[in-house]
Amino acid sequence: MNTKDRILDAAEKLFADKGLSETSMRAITQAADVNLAAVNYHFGSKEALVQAVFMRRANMLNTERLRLLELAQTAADGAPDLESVLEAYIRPALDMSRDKKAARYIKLLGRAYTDPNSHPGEFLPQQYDAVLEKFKPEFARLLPQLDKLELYWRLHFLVGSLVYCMAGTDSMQMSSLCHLCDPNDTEGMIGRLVGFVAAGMRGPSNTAVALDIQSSAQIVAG
Amino acid sequence: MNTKDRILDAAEKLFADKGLSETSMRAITQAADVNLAAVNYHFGSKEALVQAVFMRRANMLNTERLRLLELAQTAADGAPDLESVLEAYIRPALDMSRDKKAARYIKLLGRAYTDPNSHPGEFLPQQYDAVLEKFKPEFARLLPQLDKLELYWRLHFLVGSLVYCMAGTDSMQMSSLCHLCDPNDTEGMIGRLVGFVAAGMRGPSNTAVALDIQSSAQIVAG
DNA sequence: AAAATAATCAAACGTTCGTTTGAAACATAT
DNA sequence: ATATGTTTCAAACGAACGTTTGATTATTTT
Repeated sequence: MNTKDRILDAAEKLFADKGLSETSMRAITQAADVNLAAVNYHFGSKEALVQAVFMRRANMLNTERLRLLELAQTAADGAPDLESVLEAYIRPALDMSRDKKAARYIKLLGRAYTDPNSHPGEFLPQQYDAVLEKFKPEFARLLPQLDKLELYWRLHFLVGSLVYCMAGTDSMQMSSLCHLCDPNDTEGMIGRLVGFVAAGMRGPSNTAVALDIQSSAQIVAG
Repeated sequence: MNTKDRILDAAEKLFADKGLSETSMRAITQAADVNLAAVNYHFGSKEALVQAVFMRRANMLNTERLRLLELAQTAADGAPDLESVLEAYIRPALDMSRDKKAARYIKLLGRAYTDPNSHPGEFLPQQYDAVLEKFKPEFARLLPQLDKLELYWRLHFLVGSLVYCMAGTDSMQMSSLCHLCDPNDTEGMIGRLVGFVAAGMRGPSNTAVALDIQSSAQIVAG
């Protein structure tokens, strides 16, 4: 295996496990069993290496999502049901967790959504938005009762729970909930997440908030 | 305002904006307008400061959650509906976003769920689990058709979408979805999230996955 | 007022960081 | 085989990091 790929693998693993800033060039090159200067020689800088780590697998996830979407569309004569569309979006991300190496990218990507330091340029968001754009028409067709605003909020919530699952074991094992839930049961996780989100998206629009309380903000701020 | 609080405020803001490792002692003390040595004098170390930042507001959020839960319980003669219980869990976190200073803690906490480096000891998880334990009986009562495993998975999904909203503006503005959604519309966000999650939790149990496809894992790994 | 405790300060400590250097080793092409 | 380009290597660079020091200034106690 060549130097470039060994560096990418080591960096991907360390970035996912420890974080970007917490991973030093020395740790990377030592794990990859290459010389310290190799990163700067092959990639230019640490920041460029971060980009390269993301770029390497960025296409995989999104092309697989689009493949599954098309597959669902043709299988249902252009009108797939909500569960199939959701699965096309969700499955590739969680399926990649099975492959040991790809799993690290998923973890890293899940983290990148909430970590402001993980954003490697502006290319990735554009790419992921482009995919979501292809899914929007299907959601609009399947959920005509939702106005755009309501739909977009629910897509945020979908992304939220998915990202949480992608970031994975760490965050979930932090909670006692995990004593029962097995984060390695990918198929179960996909099925349950698809079911949950499908029900959430089909739910009634704009339900009024029930609790009549003094604003928590003031209490909490005081 | 005394030195200790000025440091806590500055650290909280910088931690939330830039991250833990990316925030230096010099940046903190400069923002707080105190001497560099003040952090070590008052807190002992940077790590101890991180803990102090979390500890300062950890109680607020959870006591407010329990207050709203009890409020919902008494208002409904011990049998609040699902929306009220969910609101009791969700509202305090998002309400705190209104207070400028507390908002930074929420952002920080949202990040801590996915960032392995943000975990400040083992105290916080215990505390947050303790709160969730008080909510579990209500969920079990309101959703008797769900077995424990299914319920816990759905609680994970709830936490996922909530944490995503808490981590806030950064992650959501990364997406084009945000052109319509206003992350500052706290009340709208609470209402929509409660509605979404309520529908998701009430959904049918263990829906089978629909797409009959070749495993994405292999394709993606290849 | 004197003594004692607490807090602030400028300066420096030793480490680790990302990056650069120039020579050595390797590969390829003529 | 010689020349050319590519990759690896040990060593060092300056900068930034968290922390410590010891003197100086405030505050409290007696």
